[in-house]
Amino acid sequence: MTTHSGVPEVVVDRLPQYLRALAQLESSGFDVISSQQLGELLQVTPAQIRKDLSYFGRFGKQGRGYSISHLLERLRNILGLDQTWNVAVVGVGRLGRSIISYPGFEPEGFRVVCAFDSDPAVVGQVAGGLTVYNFADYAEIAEREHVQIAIVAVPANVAQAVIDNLVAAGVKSILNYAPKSALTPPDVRIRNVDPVVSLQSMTYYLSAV
Amino acid sequence: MTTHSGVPEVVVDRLPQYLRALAQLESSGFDVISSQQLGELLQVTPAQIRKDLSYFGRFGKQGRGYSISHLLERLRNILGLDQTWNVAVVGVGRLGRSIISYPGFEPEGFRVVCAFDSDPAVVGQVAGGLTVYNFADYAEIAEREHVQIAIVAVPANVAQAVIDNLVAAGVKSILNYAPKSALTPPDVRIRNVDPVVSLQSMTYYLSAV
DNA sequence: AAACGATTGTAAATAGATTCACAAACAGGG
DNA sequence: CCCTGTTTGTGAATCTATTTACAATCGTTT
Ligand SMILES: NC(=O)c1ccc[n+]([C@@H]2O[C@H](COP(=O)([O-])OP(=O)(O)OC[C@H]3O[C@@H](n4cnc5c(N)ncnc54)[C@H](O)[C@@H]3O)[C@@H](O)[C@H]2O)c1
Ligand SMILES: NC(=O)c1ccc[n+]([C@@H]2O[C@H](COP(=O)([O-])OP(=O)(O)OC[C@H]3O[C@@H](n4cnc5c(N)ncnc54)[C@H](O)[C@@H]3O)[C@@H](O)[C@H]2O)c1
Repeated sequence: MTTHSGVPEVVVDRLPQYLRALAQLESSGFDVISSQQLGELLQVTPAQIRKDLSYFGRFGKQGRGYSISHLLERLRNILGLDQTWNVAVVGVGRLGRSIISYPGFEPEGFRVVCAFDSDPAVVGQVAGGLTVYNFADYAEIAEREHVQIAIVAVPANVAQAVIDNLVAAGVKSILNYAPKSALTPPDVRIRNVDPVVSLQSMTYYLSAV
Repeated sequence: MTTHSGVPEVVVDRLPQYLRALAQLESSGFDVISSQQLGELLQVTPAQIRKDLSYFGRFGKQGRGYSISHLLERLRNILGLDQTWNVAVVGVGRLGRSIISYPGFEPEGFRVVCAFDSDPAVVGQVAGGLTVYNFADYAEIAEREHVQIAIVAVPANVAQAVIDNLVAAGVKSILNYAPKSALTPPDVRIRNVDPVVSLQSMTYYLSAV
């Protein structure tokens, strides 16, 4: 699928991998890397790395490789990571709370700015420094807080309804933790985080030996 | 990639999606479904569903569709989900604890049977009903407990070392939560659960409008 | 018992992704 | 300043996945 501007989606999905490996290399003191070396590190062919990058420009130097800091800068720019993204968490149960206090988002430019629940016993509580709002007020508050991304952590049986509300309120990117593959319009991008699904495809290879 | 027996990996990765949708349909009281209807539900073409299933056999009836309960049974069998899998959790910090007490694994046949850490302050503690063992004793205890799958929830900087140890101890399937793409031999399957990577590819589409 | 509408399973065609392979470009050394 | 050893960027070739298209089959209706 080439959902946008001619760059295949598989390519975009690999860029964060490159980014992470390069950031690691930079903090280990390396300056330059070849597609060959990066490929070994990530178990990807060098040609694939070069072709992926070629969709966006010419970032390397023949005979040398890529300047790590320069490539990092360009990848961050391409992925839109040279800005901070405001995130709303919907569903402040056990998982929602741990997402709100997960320290891995902020350093990557994702800031959880507000949290929502529908349970009157939870609304008004403070979780991880955030006051929990009523999900009924989502549209208004999300606009005020400039929310661009929603993380869904509600029970599976209400996930579709919650996502429908998010879509109606104009959200274009959703990270869904509920074990439910939800329907969204084509202009809304949804990613599922689901450890059970990952396990279920690995068991195929474990059992079919 | 057709890593095993001629069935493409993309196909195997879609089966758990089918499984989940069918289980949902069954519990809603449906008996039969056509590839057309299932495709609408999952946003997949009917032909893809039929072709995917055809790698494993002929499960449908012309003119009718698929018996949901029969197809569920076959999919569970194909994926190796008609047995219980024993899982070890490595790294009993905040995330490790929440994995141990996550109620979503058991009903799907994944049983967390033991937990490991390297911190002497954590080893010996009880978490979610499990005594935390020293990771140094992994090989011995994992064999005794018949562990088949390991879940890694340690800091990124030790993830590769931990995974090397797991591989040395004979694990063939790893679910990795550490934000690090780790290297494993070709016979060891690893899946990463990484919300940041998911977010980072969605921002491409948000910013590049 | 024949005719009908629905739906599968799959071979062939199309579309898409990856890899190959090499000319062009660069750094370093003689 | 030219030669050597690298490594990029990319068209063309290959490989893989998806979609098309339809004969075969099934239950139902007439
Ligand atoms: N993917 C993962 O890694 C993972 C891990 C754990 C849990 N989960 C899933 O995440 C979801 C939440 O799990 P949990 O353990 O936090 O459950 P939980 O019951 O502790 O929390 C769910 C929260 O959602 C709220 N909620 C319910 N309906 C709502 C609505 N319509 N609008 C807003 N909020 C609503 C509830 O009030 C509750 O606070 C479940 O679907 C669970 O299966 C996924
Ligand atoms: N993918 C996700 O959704 C997600 C969410 C949260 C955290 N994480 C990641 O999961 C990991 C753990 O996060 P956390 O918040 O639980 O951290 P934590 O520090 O609370 O826990 C890490 C645990 O690992 C243990 N450990 C360290 N070295 C070890 C070793 N060599 N062998 C065995 N155990 C060892 C530590 O003693 C500690 O108990 C981190 O890498 C974090 O980035 C991922």
